[in-house]
Amino acid sequence: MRITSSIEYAARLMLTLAREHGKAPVSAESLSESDGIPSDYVSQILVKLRRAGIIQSRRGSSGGYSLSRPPAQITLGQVVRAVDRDVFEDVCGKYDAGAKDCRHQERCSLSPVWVRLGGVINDYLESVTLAALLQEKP
Amino acid sequence: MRITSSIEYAARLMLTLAREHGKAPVSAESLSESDGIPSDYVSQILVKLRRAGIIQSRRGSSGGYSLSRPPAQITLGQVVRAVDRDVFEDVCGKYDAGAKDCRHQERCSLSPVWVRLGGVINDYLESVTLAALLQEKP
DNA sequence: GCATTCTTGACTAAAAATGTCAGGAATGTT
DNA sequence: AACATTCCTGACATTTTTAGTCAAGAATGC
Repeated sequence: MRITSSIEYAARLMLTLAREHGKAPVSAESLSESDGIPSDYVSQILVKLRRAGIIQSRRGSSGGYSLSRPPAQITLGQVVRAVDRDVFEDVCGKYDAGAKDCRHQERCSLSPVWVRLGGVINDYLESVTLAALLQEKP
Repeated sequence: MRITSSIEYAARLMLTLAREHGKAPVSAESLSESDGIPSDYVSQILVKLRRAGIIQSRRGSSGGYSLSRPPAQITLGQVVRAVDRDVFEDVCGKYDAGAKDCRHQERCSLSPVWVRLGGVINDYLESVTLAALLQEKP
């Protein structure tokens, strides 16, 4: 249970884009430099963020990436989920004890606890918006 | 960010031992069968739980493992920490931005958020005791 | 037409999780 | 004392995940 590089990177990228919200799109290359992320890796993360619908892209010269909503309407939860699997998607898949790919058959006796933990984590992540983070770190 | 097998296994083991609290020690072999954990793997997890001080072991015939405290005095947090690294021990090590092994130098701008998330997770895990779990799943 | 920039998917490398194994040390029983 | 039982330790192998790289292609603006 830890914060992976992808999560950290995604959060940094979103924060940078939040600062540029309303201005011109930012290129992947520029984001790579300003946020200290390998340039070939940054694209992959940006793709996930775009597919999650929280950023937009524009190709061609003077193209780049920008938020698709105001910073106040994007939560950390949305960012984390864009690049990471669900928190409560655990050893038993999605705790669907009946699922045929469940590695532990009927032994998932603890599911309710993990689901509740996932809820707690999610509630916190949803309570933090990019706008709030910006206020903290302008 | 997910619940690993070790965590799930550790929780199952502790719950089983909680049920046997006050009775004779339970052997690793027996635990392996009752909790559906590979027998060579179960020992490794038990070692970690013992080193964390939440279970005791006794060697020799009729030896085995038992809780070192009543179920009401053992929390899920103690169990999870015994087998897993700290939740807030993330990409930046322990978010000690000055540390020389920090992979991201001064860019750990988000640390406060992750630390707070770690706090939220920890608070929940500390609020759940083995006794409470037993009541839920006797 | 051309440089710029994103898009996609395949690929490699490193790290972590998961599981296996073997030899040794303590304990209780006979 | 001999023996079976059980834990202890550390090394090893396998699989999965994460992290990062690469290359060919497609859209865009000038």
